[in-house]
Amino acid sequence: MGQGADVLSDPALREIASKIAGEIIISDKPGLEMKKWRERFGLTQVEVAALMGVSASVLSDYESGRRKSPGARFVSRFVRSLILRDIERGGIVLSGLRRILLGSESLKQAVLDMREFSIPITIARFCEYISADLVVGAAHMSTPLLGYTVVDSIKLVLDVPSYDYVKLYGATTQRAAIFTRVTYGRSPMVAVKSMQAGMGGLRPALVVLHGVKKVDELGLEIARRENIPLAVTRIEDVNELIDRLRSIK
Amino acid sequence: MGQGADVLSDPALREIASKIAGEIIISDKPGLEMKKWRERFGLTQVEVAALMGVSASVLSDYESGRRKSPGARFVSRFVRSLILRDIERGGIVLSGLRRILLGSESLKQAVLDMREFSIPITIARFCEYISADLVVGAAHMSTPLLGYTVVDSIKLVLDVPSYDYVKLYGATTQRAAIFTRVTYGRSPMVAVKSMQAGMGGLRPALVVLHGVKKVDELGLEIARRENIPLAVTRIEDVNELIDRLRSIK
DNA sequence: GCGCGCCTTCGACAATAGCTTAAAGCATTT
DNA sequence: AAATGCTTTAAGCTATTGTCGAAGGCGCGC
Repeated sequence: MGQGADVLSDPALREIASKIAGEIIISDKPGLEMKKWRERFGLTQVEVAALMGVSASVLSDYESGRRKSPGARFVSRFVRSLILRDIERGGIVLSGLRRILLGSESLKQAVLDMREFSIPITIARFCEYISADLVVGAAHMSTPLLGYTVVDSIKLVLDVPSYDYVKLYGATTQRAAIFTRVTYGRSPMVAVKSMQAGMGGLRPALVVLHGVKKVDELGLEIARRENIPLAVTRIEDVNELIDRLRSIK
Repeated sequence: MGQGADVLSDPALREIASKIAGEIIISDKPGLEMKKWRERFGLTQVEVAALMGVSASVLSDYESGRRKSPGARFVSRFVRSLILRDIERGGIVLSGLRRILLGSESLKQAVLDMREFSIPITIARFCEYISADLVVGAAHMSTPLLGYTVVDSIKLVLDVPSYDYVKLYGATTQRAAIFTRVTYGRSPMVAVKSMQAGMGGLRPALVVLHGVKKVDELGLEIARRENIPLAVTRIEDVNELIDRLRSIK
């Protein structure tokens, strides 16, 4: 049980564990479901049994249907052992289960820079660094930022598969999302809002537009209504923008 | 068990059931977790016990900790009874649990029409009905559509909260998403793609733009790369467009 | 104060899970 | 053919669940 508490302290892992356990429990044949998950993790009965501290025939009893209703304690130990073993082996299967955490090549191309700050910086200070004017959300000048992500907005909408979008937020959404090569400024706001749909309302603390002189009125209105601070940088060269960002300590 | 099969045949309910069951199983105190969920559904032990066909003291034994490791069969029955009872009472709690399925007022305003077809209709036929030209995805002319959703794109991006976006798909994504009052045609494509990020890649089978003469090139490119059929309707009046849609049998 | 409903406790028993070891089956490798 | 590894089957035993009904506690309304 001490083992279990350690493994499931990570919310993401706990979510996966809950999912697996739930599927096993509501299944008409819990044993078969256990087998499915065991095989999905690429583990043998012997291996899982060793991790659980029981003999392999225990698992066989369930998987073959001899035992029909595993108890909560057993299932919990079973799931934890799957997860623990996968973690020990590099977490390959778990990675697949939470595919959204893996970065595709196109994402790497679209993300020009990304960083977490060791010390939070206010939106006001951040905007100074990159010569940006806050056009929406003046009340947020003192909001702290914990990092930023610079994306090539054209590559983002054309090349990056949608399942990679969530990775733009890295370890925290308390960051600035900087869209470069923007034409009007509407699409970034639409994208940010639409991305919220399946992400529990997650969105960046600040959106910065680069390459646009006058923001499209609809884009502005979206920012106002969604209460998302929106800034426009006066820097024209993307590389200079990135240099400025990297100078932030 | 026959009862269980009926209740969980709905994928959405099954998802909720799995979630609840999983939480109970991986909890260090399954009985307390059961109590939490029972109370969350606003049910008494007596009521749940009656639904499960056992005496109330059985539930008390678990919730009080006298019994520590409920079996899969028991937990499954427990969860099903919660769901069944809530459904009988109008599904209020379940609705809260899957809030994304409830429509907010602004969504109602933004959705001009929405329907499922009793008989699938091909994209080609569908476009004929609404005088639409397929500009991307000619190979999809025979793809079947099971329904459509007509949205006011301006209201969608301005008024509708992002958590309501998923409801645009109703019972199936194998539908046409029709955006009215479109200016360039880029935002709808950006929105559709961005919405996929947290929704497991779900997207409509066809996107129809209304109100635009020439689709923005980036919008076209998104459609091509995402392999989303894109059509533009020649009808100018929104009401006529809706009348046409409603004439589809 | 009484009745009612919900919850808890308790004793008791049947059924089954949890678990072991040994043997057998099966596929693959040496 | 023998060895190896994984899986299944079987017998058997202990521990625990699943379940009951009776009794008691508590809060609320009449």
